[in-house]
Amino acid sequence: MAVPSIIDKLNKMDTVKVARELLGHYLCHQTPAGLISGIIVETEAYLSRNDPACHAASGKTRRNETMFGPPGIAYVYFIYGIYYCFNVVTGSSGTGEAVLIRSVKPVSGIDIMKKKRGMNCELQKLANGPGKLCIAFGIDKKHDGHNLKKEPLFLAENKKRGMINVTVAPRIGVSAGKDKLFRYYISGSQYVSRR
DNA sequence: GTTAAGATCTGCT
DNA sequence: GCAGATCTTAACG
Repeated sequence: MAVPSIIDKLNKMDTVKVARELLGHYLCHQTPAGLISGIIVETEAYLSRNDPACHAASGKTRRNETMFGPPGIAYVYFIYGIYYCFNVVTGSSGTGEAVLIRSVKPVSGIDIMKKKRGMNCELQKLANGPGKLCIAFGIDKKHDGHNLKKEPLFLAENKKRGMINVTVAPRIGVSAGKDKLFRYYISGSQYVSRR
C-alpha cells in the first residue's frame, strides 16, 4: 500500500490526542475475500495513570501485556465470552495506554461485512460498536500485537478529511471512571454506537 | 482449584 | 427497557 501511514505521526502524540486524531481516518483490513475499510467515527482513550477503567491500571499481566508494547500496534482482547475489542496502543513502550476504536462508518467491502455478521442489518448498524466492528472486520486474537503500519490490518490517512467537529462525552460500558470525558466522536454522525 | 466480573450485543416484554 | 448468552481473565484460597 503506497498510502503514507499516519502511525508515525500518531506515535509522537499523547493518548488523548491520538483518540481525537484518529477520527475521520480509515481502518483497513485486507482479507482473502477482499478489502474491508471504514472511517473511524468513535473512539475512547484509556490512560495508564489515574484511570481505574483501564486494563493496565493494576499493572502488567498476560492479558494486557500488548498495551505495554511499542505504540502503533493493535491490542485485541476477548470480552464477555463472545466479543473482541480492538485498540490502538499509544504512548512509549512500557506506558500501558491505548485508544479503543468503538465504531466505524463502512466504506468498502460492505458485502463481506454483512456476510461476516451473518445478518442483513442497516448500514449504520453494521459496525457501530466495539464487538460488532471486530466481527464485521474479521478482527480477532491473531491480530493482537500486529503493527498497524502493515497489511493486512492497517490505518490509512484520509487526505480529504478536512475539518471535523468532535464531541467529547463520558465513556460507555465501563463501571469505573465514568466521570472522565474520554469518549470522542464525530458530531452528528449516524454511525456512532449511541447518541 | 474455584469463583466473580467484564471497554457487549441481541431478542423479547 | 431489560435480562440472558457465554468464556476468558484475574483474584483469592
